[in-house]
Amino acid sequence: MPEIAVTIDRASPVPLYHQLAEQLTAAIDSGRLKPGDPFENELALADRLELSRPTVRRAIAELVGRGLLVRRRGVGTTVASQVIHRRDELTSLYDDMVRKGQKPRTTVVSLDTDVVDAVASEALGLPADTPLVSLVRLRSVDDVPAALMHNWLPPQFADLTEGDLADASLYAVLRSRGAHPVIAHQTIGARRPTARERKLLGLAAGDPLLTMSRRAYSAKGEAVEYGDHCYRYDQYAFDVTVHDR
Amino acid sequence: MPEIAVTIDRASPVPLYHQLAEQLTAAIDSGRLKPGDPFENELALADRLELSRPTVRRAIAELVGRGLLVRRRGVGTTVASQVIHRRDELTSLYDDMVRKGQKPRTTVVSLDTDVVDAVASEALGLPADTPLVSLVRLRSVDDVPAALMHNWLPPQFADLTEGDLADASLYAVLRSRGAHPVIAHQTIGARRPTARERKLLGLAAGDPLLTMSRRAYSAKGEAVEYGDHCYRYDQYAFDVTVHDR
DNA sequence: CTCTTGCAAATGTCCTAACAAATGTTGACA
DNA sequence: TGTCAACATTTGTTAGGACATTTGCAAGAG
Repeated sequence: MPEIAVTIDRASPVPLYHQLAEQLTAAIDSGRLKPGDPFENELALADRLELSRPTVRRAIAELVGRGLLVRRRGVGTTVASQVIHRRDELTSLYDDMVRKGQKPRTTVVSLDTDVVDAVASEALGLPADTPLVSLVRLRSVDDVPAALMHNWLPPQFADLTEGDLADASLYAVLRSRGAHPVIAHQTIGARRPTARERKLLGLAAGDPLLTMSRRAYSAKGEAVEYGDHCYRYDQYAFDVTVHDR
Repeated sequence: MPEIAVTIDRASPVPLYHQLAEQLTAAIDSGRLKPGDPFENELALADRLELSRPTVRRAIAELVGRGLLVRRRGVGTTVASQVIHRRDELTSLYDDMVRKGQKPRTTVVSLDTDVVDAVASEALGLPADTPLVSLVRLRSVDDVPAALMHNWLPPQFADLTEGDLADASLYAVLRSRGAHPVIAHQTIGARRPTARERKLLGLAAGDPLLTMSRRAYSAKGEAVEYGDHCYRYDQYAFDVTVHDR
């Protein structure tokens, strides 16, 4: 049983259990702890690091929740197998491209306030005649158009300018103004493009469109954003990891 | 602030925190606690039920994790809005249709053993020349073709017959034979259909295709299934709920 | 040699206790 | 009247202990 080197900084504002969890995660991700390895038991770990058992347990629970560790009563804790090492998450080809170093460019096609849209209002849980902010952006990668994104925001964002959206992502802007989307419901589908979409995205005749509509909510349950996005089928795909209880 | 009636049975083998969590969940689901309602604070709840604060906290944490409650330091805990009441999950229009009482019909188009497919083998983590089971099914709803599903299974399922697949779902069959998929990685995209797909799904010229490929793994990390599915864009869509941490 | 019992080790549950940090409110003071 | 500091409230973190439950293994009984 390998002893993982862990340094705890009690002066840090980061909770001890989280510091521990982070370093244990790193130990597994880096391969210092391999799948199947027995994990140092709670008591020994608490003793060695001079932490209380609840604190150690909480850190371990965090990793168990993410599927990195498996606990069995009476037996011990072991490092889980590799493929399970991902939590439910949804990423897109776009995220992957950014990670790979390609730099997407986003241009604002239109930004209007006081737009009335019954569907969007309904999605945002607002009266149908609420004046909304309508934002249309085009995203390109290496000068190839990849996505056409139409977003609707509640009226408190009526003072947004194109400049605000030049550099930052929409979510970063929303967050900086106190709107924190914490949950989103997305629907992914496909359809034929409209003539306008075909033109903006540079699609050939018969090319399909990948679509995603999203409703994002704050922790308080207030709708923060409604979006209707179209993607070039050859530029985008969605990756989803699903757990089965 | 409504006092929720809770009865705790200390003689039960069910942990106290779980008993409490269950009853609080029921209170919310049944509507006795409505979204936005302030939630009895931890200390009061612990006092009233004669439980320790950690126990109460653990129960509340369970509901917070499921998105039923929202905690804010210095403010209190409130019942989350209705829309948040769902955990990360991925459903499809198909599931919705079943739930609404429509009954889809699945027919086996082909079932072959000893099929060699490099892509599928790679996805299953097997040598490229492994003889796989290739299964193609067509799913219809009200006699309208909706999905064409191509699945590859590892060789231990070579004795599967069409009869096995007549009534049960593929996952039910896999499970009954000891293969328990617990995690799956899915990729959702769109593309133009091939001539064969167009014919089988009854697509018009220019109709797009919604696609989903899936790799499913057992708890031990062994690949259980690889699937390549095509859906009619007007019959299917994927709903995904994403949390942001 | 096999089965059972008992023990040790590990995680699971539950408690008391204290202090820290964030938030909204209230009241004093300019 | 307006502003800011102190305070009460509530959740967040950490500690330390006691006992329960499960599991694997080894020693002893048959």
